[in-house]
Amino acid sequence: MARGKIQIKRIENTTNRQVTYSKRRNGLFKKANELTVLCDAKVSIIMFSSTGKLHEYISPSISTKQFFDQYQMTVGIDLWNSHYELFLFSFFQHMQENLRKLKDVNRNLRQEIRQRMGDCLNDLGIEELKLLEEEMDKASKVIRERKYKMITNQIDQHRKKFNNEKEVHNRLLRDLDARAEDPRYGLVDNGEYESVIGFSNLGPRMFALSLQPSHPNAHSGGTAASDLTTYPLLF
Amino acid sequence: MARGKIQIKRIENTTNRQVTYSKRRNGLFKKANELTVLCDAKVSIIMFSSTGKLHEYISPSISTKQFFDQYQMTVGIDLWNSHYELFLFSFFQHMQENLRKLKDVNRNLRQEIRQRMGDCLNDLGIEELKLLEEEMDKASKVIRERKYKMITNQIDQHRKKFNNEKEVHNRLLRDLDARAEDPRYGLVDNGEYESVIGFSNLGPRMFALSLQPSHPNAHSGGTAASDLTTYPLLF
DNA sequence: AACTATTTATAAGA
DNA sequence: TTCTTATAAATAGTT
Repeated sequence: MARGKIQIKRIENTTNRQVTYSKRRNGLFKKANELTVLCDAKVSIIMFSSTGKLHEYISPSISTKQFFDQYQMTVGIDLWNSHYELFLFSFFQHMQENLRKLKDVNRNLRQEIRQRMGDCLNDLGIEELKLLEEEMDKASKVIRERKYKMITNQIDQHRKKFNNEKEVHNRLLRDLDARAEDPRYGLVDNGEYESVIGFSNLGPRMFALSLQPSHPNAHSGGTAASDLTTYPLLF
Repeated sequence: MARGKIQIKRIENTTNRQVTYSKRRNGLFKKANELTVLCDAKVSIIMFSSTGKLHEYISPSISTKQFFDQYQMTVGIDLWNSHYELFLFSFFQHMQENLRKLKDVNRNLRQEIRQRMGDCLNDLGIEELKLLEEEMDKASKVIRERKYKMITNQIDQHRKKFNNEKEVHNRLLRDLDARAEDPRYGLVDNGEYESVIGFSNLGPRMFALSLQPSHPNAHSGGTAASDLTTYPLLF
């Protein structure tokens, strides 16, 4: 990487190879140490040169004790007795057994979901099918009720919002009327004012509603006001 | 090493630390791989991030087991040195990670089943409810169809069986008629014979059907013949 | 080992 | 996460 680019392939010259090994090994260990410090990581590097020489690096932060502490925390067994290997072995087996069981359970759960989605019904007898059908119907009912409840709530909210806006609008109108009758302000045609305000208050809002991308049919007829109240029904 | 020099000390910002860990890990592994190729070396790197995540590199030319065998041969019998521990530790973490993930998946699957049974619907938004409802309806339909198909099959089977029995019965009757008319046998009242055979052929079978423990209502009225044909409908 | 022209890695920002 | 890029760091070839 200096004085010329090199191909990443085995260096045939033995001397060169060993020199490079030595240089790059230092580089690697330096990087490993930086990583340890910068990122609070634990790194272990073991390497053998082509001549079989061993070199290793290990983060100062990790120790034998830490490893066994963690193990102890997990299994709650004193590792520092003469049977630690046996314990390790049984612990691993225990873990693997757990993994296997969990996978089994998962498979069964997936199967059940598939059946509840109408797949893989071949395995079911007629009694099981009957039971499943009943459960599905019961659940469907609950889900439908829940949906309708949510929809009703949304309708209520929208209606309240609308009434609120209407009230604000009316108040504004009254204010304007008052001003128009106030001799300190110039004489203005009330009707015109009203129509302009009405448009700017309701028009854009209606437009925004009708533009909601997931409800392209939300604006299919009716007045602006009725659109506002029926809109939630289209969810 | 870029856009400004940094101090080699723990990066306090968690996000930065993790980004740096990821980048430098890649760098380290790349260097390790180059070293492997250039110098015909064997390198093993095991590292844990500050969050305990495991990453490892091992030269393609060697398996983990070979590597540790070689390591063992080189350093002697002491398997419980830091690197072997680190290796075991990493194995642990792998397993624990797997267990954790499986448990997560498990929880999600159970949650989904509960929702499909009409429980725990509070977490769902209205769109999700709609989707679920649609799926449920679709699945219900499939399940119902499957059920009806099974019922129809059973009816067919029973009907075939019944017709078969009837034929056997009739053949027996014919045989008896033939015998009765055969002068080698004594003269017997045909009608009486018929009724006895009819009873012993059909009666016990009907009784057996009515006794099937899982279908206590299967025999609630009707003649024996009509019972036989309508029976599957009561599943 | 030391040197240094170059390549490579990467910190910060997008 | 991925890309970009200015800059720091690593290093190939040489002494």
